Amino acid sequence: MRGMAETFDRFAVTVDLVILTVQRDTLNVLTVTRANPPFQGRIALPGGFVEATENLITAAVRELAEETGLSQDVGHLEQLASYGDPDRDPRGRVITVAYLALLADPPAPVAASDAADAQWLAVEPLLADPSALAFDHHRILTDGVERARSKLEYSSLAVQFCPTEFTIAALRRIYEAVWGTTVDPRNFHRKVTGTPGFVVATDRYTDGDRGRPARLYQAGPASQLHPPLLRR
Amino acid sequence: MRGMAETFDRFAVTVDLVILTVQRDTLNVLTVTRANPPFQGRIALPGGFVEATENLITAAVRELAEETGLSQDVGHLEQLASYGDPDRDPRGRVITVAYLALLADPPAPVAASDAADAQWLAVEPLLADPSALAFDHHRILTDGVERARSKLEYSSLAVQFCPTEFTIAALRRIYEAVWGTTVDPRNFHRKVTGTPGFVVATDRYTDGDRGRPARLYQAGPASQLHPPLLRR
DNA sequence: ACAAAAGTGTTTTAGATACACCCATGC
DNA sequence: GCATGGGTGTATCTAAAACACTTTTGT
Repeated sequence: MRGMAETFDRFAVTVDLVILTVQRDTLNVLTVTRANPPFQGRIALPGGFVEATENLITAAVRELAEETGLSQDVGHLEQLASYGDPDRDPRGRVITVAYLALLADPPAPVAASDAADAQWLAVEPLLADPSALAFDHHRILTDGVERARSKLEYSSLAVQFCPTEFTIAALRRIYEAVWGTTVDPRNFHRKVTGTPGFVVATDRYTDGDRGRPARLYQAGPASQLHPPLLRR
Repeated sequence: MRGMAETFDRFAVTVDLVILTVQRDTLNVLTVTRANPPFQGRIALPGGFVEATENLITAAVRELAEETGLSQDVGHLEQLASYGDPDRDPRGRVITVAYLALLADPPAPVAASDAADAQWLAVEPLLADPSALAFDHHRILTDGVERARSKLEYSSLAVQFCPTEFTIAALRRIYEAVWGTTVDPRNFHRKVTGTPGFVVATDRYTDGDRGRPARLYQAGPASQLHPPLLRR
């Protein structure tokens, strides 16, 4: 580093990902089983080292692609927080920048270079067991889930969990799965369709499997919700 | 780093601080004039390198103390976000973890080791001029101010800008200074005193300088506001 | 016909807004 | 007295909550 005496320490920097999806009305997170020490054989959040000339967000996009085969354009990706306790990694001083990703149609996960195996796991049991994940990943997961839960209240982020076309009931099941609550279907329907730009109606309907066919909607241009949709 | 091949790059890591206060009904931020290159003579946010065995939050507390002489217990300190563009520092690759601090009674700032001068500046002109601050500090300041503005809505954080005892009108002027709006004094008074745990009344009053003396309050135990106090 | 899910209408209630008005001080 | 800011009462409006009810399909 020219023009600068070595009066500072240097750190390894990683990105870790909290990748959430909703499958069968359950909030799931992508985990990997660690192939190498430390924590060999334990499950952890996917992640990896940031390269020398790489943006933080670029590193997150790259890791997301390596783990899922998906590009940045699919779903949502935002920075969550950074974690840098001196003893958080037994190999030495590692700072990690955590990112939160929300995906609609999760592909079968691909085992990446440093992961023996990758799998979707239900969030709830992982939150209930602080030692289920390696490193400080339980705390990172906790923060990521709380961020997702609170963002559903005042943004239209929930549509990121849905495919291109979806029903209002499917969107409601997203809220119920992420929040772990029930939401009144009638009031939810009016709230969502009555908020300008949240969803836009198509002229298509579901093939009724049971009951009356539901109209299909797409994500609208609005990103903030006014007024918010608060959990109980 | 034992047991680990050098397959990763290392980065300098800094903490930068967005230290906000309200003086004379204006939102102010603490800035330093840089004593050394790069950006020598330009103003910037205070900050410094994280040490080898130091927590991120510990580094932020240390820098806050160096710049203001204040301890962590005074006011509020929270992580804001991390910034790591490869070219954000001309000296080389530096990742910074930004923290947001809110202070009540700002001391005269102390010039720290790497700062020729430290001073409180009004936030508004700095936000309006993207090149006013060195590095990517304009973006960090923008993010910090927006975080503070939005947190006033759903938390009781505004009391962190007030001394131990304060009037409801003083608290209202905090909201007006941070948001840059006006708030109806009558409705604000009832909203604040009617939210359990937001503020607790004392039996003391201001010496009337003009008008009727105002009751003095202290910060209450509540941290979240239900329902929120939304800006217009 | 019946069950099931979609979608609408209506009543009730909570909270925000607007503003008239009274209170307690300095001058 | 008057000006100034603190504080209360009240009417109105907006939106959320609760839930009865109608619509449209499969079986």
